[in-house]
Amino acid sequence: MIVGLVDCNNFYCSCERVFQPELRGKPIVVLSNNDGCVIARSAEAKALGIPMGAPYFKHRKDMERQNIIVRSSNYALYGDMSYRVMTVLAHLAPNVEVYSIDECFLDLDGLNHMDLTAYARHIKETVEKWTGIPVAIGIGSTKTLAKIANRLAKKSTKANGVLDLSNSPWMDHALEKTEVGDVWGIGRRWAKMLTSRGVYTAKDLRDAEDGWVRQKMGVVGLRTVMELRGTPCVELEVAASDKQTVCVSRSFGSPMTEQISLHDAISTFAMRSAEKIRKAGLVAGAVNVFVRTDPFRSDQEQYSNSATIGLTPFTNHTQPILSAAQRGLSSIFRENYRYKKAGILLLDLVRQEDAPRTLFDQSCETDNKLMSAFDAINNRFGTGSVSYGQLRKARTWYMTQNHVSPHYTTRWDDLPLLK
DNA sequence: TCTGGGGTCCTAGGACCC
DNA sequence: TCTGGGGTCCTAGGACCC
Repeated sequence: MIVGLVDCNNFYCSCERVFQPELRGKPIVVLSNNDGCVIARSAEAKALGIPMGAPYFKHRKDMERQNIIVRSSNYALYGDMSYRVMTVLAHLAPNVEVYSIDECFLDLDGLNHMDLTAYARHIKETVEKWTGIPVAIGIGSTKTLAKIANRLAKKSTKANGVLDLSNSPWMDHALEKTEVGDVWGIGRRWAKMLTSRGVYTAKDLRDAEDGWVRQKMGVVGLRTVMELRGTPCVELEVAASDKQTVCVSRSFGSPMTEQISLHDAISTFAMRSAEKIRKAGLVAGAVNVFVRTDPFRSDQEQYSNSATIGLTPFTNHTQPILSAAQRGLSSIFRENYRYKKAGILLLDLVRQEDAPRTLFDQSCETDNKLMSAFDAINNRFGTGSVSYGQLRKARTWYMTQNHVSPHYTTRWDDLPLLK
C-alpha cells in the first residue's frame, strides 16, 4: 500500500480567508456552535498561545487585546469549500477516500515509477490555485504513516508541505521526532499511560512488545503499532459507506426547565434527523432521545438520561420518528432540573430497500409523496419553511453566532462583489 | 452569564438459551 | 461445603477520530 494524505491547513480559518484576503497573515480563530470553544486557529493565533478547545468566554479579553480576529462557525461555507477541494483531488488521483471535511486519502498504489514527491507537489499547487485552500501532503506505506508524514510536512520548512515517507531512509528519524500522543489513534488517555511507562515517541511505540500492547491497549492499539511498522491494518475506503447512526443535538443558549420547551427542541431535532436519513436513502429501526443538565455547574443538581424507542416498521417518515421521540422524552423528563443539552439519535440505519418487513406492513405511497414534497419545499425555500405540528420556536435554544461571515458560495445575497 | 457537534469501533458484563 | 460449559444477543461505557 502506498497512500497519500491531503490535509487542509487550518481549514476553517483558510475558508474564512478565501473571500476576505485582508485576513491573510493575521491571527484568526473560528469558534464552535454557540460561540463556545475555539475549534480552529491560524498559524498566527497558534503562535500567540491560543489553545485548541479553549472556551471563548475565558480567552475573550486576551484575544481582543492581541487583536485576534474571531469568527463563528459557518458550516455552509466550509462544507462547500470542502466539496471543491475534494472534487479537485478526485480529478488528480486514481482513487480517493474523503476522510473528513478537511482530509482526504489518495490511493497511490502502482505509481511507484513516478517521483511521488513531485506528483504530490503538483497536487498541492493545483488545489491551492483552484480553490484558494492551502494543503499539506504526506505519503506512507500505511494510513498511520501517511498521517505522520503529513504532520511533519506541515512542520518542516524544508519539506515545505510535502513529505514522502514510503521507502524513506529517514523513517526512524521521523518516528523519533513524533511524540506518541501525536500518533493517529493515540488519544489523551493512552498517551498518558504510554509516557508513564517510558514510551515517549512513535518509534518507542513501534518497537514495543506485541503482548504488552495487546494487554494494555487491546486489538485497536495493536493495529496502530502494526501500522507504524508498515503493515496496513486500515484499508482505503474508496466507496463511502452508509452511516450506522445519525445524531442531531444542541446545547441551549440558556437552560430549559419546562417539558414543553424540550418538546419543541426535540421535535425540531427529530424533523432534521428524518430529513438527513431520507437524503441518504436510509431508514431507521430505533430512535434514542437524551437530555442532560450542565456538567460545568457543579453547584446545581445533575441529571442525565436517555431512552430508546423502536420503530416498527423501519421508517424515514417524519411523523413516526417525531412521535417516538416525544414518547422517549416523556419517559425521561423530570421536573426541577435545568436542562442544558438535548438530542436524538437515529439507530439501526439500513438502506431503504434492505429494511426488514413484517407481514402486516402496508406501503404508504401518499406518505412517501408527502415527504418528497416536504423536502423539496425546504430545499428550495430553506430549512424550516414547512414543518410538522405546532412548533413554538422557543427562541431560547437558537445558537449564538455573533461573528459569522457571509455564506459566500451558497446564498445569492451573500455573493462577494468586486469593489 | 459564557465550555461544540457528529461519528466509529471494541469490550465487559448481564440476560438468556440449551 | 457444594453450585458446568458453551453459546448468543444486547447494552453501557470507554477509547478514539475530525
